Amino acid sequence: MKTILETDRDFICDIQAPCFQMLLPEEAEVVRASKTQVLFRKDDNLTKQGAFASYVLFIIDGFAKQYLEGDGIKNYNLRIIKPGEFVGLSAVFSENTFNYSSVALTDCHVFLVEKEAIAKVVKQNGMFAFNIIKRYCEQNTNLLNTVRNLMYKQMNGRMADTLLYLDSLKNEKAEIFQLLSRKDLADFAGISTESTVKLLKMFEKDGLIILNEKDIRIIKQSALFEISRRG
Amino acid sequence: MKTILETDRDFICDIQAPCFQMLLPEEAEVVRASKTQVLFRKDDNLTKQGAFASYVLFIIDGFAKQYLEGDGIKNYNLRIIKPGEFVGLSAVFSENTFNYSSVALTDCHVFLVEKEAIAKVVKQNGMFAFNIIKRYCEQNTNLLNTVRNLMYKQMNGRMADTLLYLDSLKNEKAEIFQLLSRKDLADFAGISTESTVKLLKMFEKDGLIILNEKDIRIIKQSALFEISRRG
DNA sequence: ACTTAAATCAATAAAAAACTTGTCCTGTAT
DNA sequence: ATACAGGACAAGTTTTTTATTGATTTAAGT
Repeated sequence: MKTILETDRDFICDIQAPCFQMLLPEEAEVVRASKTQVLFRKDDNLTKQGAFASYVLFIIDGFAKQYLEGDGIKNYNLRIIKPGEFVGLSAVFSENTFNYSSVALTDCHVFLVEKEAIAKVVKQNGMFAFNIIKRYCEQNTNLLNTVRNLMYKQMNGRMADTLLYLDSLKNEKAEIFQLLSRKDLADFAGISTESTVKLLKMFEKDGLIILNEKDIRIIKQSALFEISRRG
Repeated sequence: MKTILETDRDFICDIQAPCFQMLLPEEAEVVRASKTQVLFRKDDNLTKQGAFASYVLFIIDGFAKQYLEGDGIKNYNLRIIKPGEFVGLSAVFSENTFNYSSVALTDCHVFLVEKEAIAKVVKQNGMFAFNIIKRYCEQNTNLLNTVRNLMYKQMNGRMADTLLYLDSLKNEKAEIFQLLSRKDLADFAGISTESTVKLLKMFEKDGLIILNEKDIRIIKQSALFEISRRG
């Protein structure tokens, strides 16, 4: 019986996600018919760079990080994936494989929706399409900023960016820094772990931030903005 | 240029795998056209229980473990996946989702082949089909044995089984035990980690095995067989 | 050539996981 | 009711992973 109850809750769950509110009943049915729900545990891969992508992931609950895999050790962290966000949207309309990896930072309840279903609903429902496009657009902007950072900024600026970005997530997840190692921060900023440690100490000494175990509290946001701006 | 060379090597690689030797050139082309190669790093998930399965994985190189996810902490390890083996075959003909998880114990070079391609070639090539069926058959046998073990054996018998199974893999991977924790052994035998530790010590005291760090050497195979038989 | 940014290397230190061991509790089968 | 298999808990130990720090290259920019 427990199973039935849970299935019931799933049902309610996908109806509740704001993103799917705008679907007509029959459209919601298309999505529902070709979706499955999976519990990814902490450290499970949600997507693997290069693997076939026949579906899109929609995060109900939990946090993950999205990253690029390089040659061997050098990963680059792209973003934190939050509840209500999609992973693998790029696979729906063009790519046949995931072009990045992602891994659960906490247990994640996730909907997997087959990409044909998403494509179909997008074609039928302009508002839903608009919403999807908006997400693509935001991701584009973020990627452009990322490229800009990598091209034009150096250590200090990049780390300032990283800290400001992660700090902005505290609204949704106050303990966000607890989920990340120094190597994670390094991979966000695109610098070495050792440099990350040194930089953080420096920022602390200059009174810009306070380090408390893994947590980082930002004291002088304006100064970090300035460092970020200067590059 | 490096990329081109590697692609070249991939090309040779899939031709070389014995399993694909029996394909006619045009059949091999079908497979090749809908395959991609991925490097799964140690601890990456190859498959995630419950996720959509649009492809089959073929292990070129490396070792992985396949397991069932339960409620929370209690996983059950089904088998070690070796080079030359498929993962997710069950998805080709019936299931639409993976019904187990698997994770890389070492870095794994893996081919992903879209399941339509496998299905198509199976229909065309009897010998290939025969080979696939044989694999299903072996998996069935193993699963039946697993059920038998769980139903009818207790701790000692299960652990003896586990040790004999893993020891048999030493031909292909002498350091197999180095890749596994006590919890892994426990999850193979379906008992608690603590009981595993105690049992291993007991077996050692009785001169059945020798524990050396993580490695386990079997001294009295016949005795273990007897324990396994008695249950 | 000289300066500077930042990676790499090496050596600890600290924190987290994994492993061990003993004791106790629980449920099933006698 | 009793015995026993085996899990659960607690406490201690060991091993592995992360974090930190300083010293030493590397490499690009001026």
